[in-house]
Amino acid sequence: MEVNFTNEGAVIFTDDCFDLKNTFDCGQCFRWDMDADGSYRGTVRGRRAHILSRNGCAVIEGCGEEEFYTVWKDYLDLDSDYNSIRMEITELCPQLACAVESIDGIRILRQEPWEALCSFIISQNNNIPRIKGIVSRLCEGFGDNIDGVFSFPPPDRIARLNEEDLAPLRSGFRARYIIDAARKVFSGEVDLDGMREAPLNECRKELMSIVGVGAKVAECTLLYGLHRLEAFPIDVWMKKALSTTFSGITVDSLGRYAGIAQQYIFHYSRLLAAQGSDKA
DNA sequence: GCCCAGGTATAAA
DNA sequence: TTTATACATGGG
Repeated sequence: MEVNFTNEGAVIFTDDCFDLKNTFDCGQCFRWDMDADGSYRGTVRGRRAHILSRNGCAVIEGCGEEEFYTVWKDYLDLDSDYNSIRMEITELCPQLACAVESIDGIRILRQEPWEALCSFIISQNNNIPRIKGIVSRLCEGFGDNIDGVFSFPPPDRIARLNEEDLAPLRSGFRARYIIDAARKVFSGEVDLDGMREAPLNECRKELMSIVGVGAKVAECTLLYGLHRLEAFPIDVWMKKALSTTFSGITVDSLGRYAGIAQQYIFHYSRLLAAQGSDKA
């Protein structure tokens, strides 16, 4: 990974495994939007950013060294070598080669745990445009406004609210789930920070004590919010894709990068489904 | 209008 | 333990 800082203040780094669309539009995050020119604007940790792709490099506009090293290097997980990870997944499970090759440049972002938990509660039985709308209204309604940039509202702030207060979000039946999650996180009953190290099964159990958090939301929280890349070895929802497309693969065979493998499997199964419907 | 959204709680088999 | 339904909303 090479990083350069131009005199415009923009940061440029090269990495042959960072595709903006595949990373920001794969359904792992909900506060990034594509511009007409293919660049992405997003809000991370109360900070706006504009990232574009140029000559095989990613450019973070107006980002200086300090900001890069304190925020973006971590958030974009730039210390991880995703090409090695792809290779390891393929070696562990050669049947997945086609899935791994079906999409490139996905990085698993290091989102904040509470934001991930809350976002994936909202995501259930919902579509991405609408999820983004609800998250956006949540931030604008209850986050801090710092020079026009809205932070993601912390759990203690949501914990004090009731369902009626969240009505403007138009989040439907999920409002009570959001409030229950906020109260359990605020009280410490659910210890998100502790989940960086705790055994996965304990984390799962704790997360699923929240009303409206099932297996899927728990795994998404662990993978995207706590960067537990070994999460998602679940039979629960991957079972379908695995049995229809990859018969014989056991979840254990996916190894310590099960969560990332799951991304490839998901993308590939959607790709096959789309091709199937084209023919029909 | 109608179907669906990378789900979950709840009530029956 | 598995299988069916409702759930609030709004995008396509």
